[in-house]
Amino acid sequence: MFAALGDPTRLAIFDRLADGKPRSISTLSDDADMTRQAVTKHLRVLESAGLVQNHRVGRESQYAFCPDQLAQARAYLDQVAGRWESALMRLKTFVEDDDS
Amino acid sequence: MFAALGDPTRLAIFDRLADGKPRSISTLSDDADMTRQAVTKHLRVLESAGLVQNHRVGRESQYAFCPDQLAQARAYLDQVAGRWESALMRLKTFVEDDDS
DNA sequence: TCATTACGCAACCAAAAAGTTGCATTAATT
DNA sequence: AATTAATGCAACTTTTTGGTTGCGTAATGA
Repeated sequence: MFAALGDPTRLAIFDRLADGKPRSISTLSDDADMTRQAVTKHLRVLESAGLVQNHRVGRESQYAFCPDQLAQARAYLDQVAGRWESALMRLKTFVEDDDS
Repeated sequence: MFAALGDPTRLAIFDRLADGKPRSISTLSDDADMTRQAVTKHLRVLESAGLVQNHRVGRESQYAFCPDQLAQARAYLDQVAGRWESALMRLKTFVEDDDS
C-alpha cells in the first residue's frame, strides 16, 4: 500500500481521483507526460493495492477512488504514533521518578 | 516518504524503532536476514525521508525514530480523506435535491 | 600493543520497476 | 459498412532498487 503510493505518478493519480469522480484511462493519460500504457500499469498497481476501483462502462474503463485501504493506512500510522507517544510517556515518568 | 515505507524491510525497521529506543546498526542487523550493509542502506533511505534520525556515539551509530514526517503523512491522508468526504456530501446533496 | 568490534565506501550483480512500441480487439459514430 | 476512439496484450529496453562482497578505518578492550 505504501509502495503503491510511493511512486510520484501514482500518488498524483490517486490524489486526482480523491474528488470522487471516476475517470477513464485516456482522460487520466491526457495530462500525464507519459504513454497511456504506462498510466494503465500504474492504475493496475493502485487497483491491486485496493486504493482504486475499476469498472468498465461501454468501451472505456473508469477508475474511481476507493477509501477502504486509505482508512487502514491511517489506522496504522495512528497506531505507530500511539506507540511512540506512550513510549514518551514512560520516559517522562521515568525521568520524574528519577528526579524525586 | 511513502516510498520509504513501501519496502517491507524498511517498514519493519521503522516499526521496530517506534518504541523510541535508539538502536545501533549491528543491533538492527542481528535479526534481519540480510547483511549489515543492506540494513545500512535501508536506514539511510529512512533517514533521508526524515523518518529516522542518526547520531554517532563512540564507534556505533544509533538510529532513532523521528515523528515529524509521520505526522505529516497522517496530515496528508487526513486531507485526502477530507476531500473524499466532502465530495460524498456534495453528491448526497445533489441526489437529495434531485429527489425533491 | 594487538585483536576485535562497529562501521564506511565502492564496485558489482540480479531482479524488479517504469516506460515504450506494435498490434489486436471492442465499442461508438457517421 | 467503414472509420475512429478506448482499450488490452505482449515483447522489449532502460533505470532503479535491493542486496552482496571486499577492503579500509576508527573506536574498544584485553
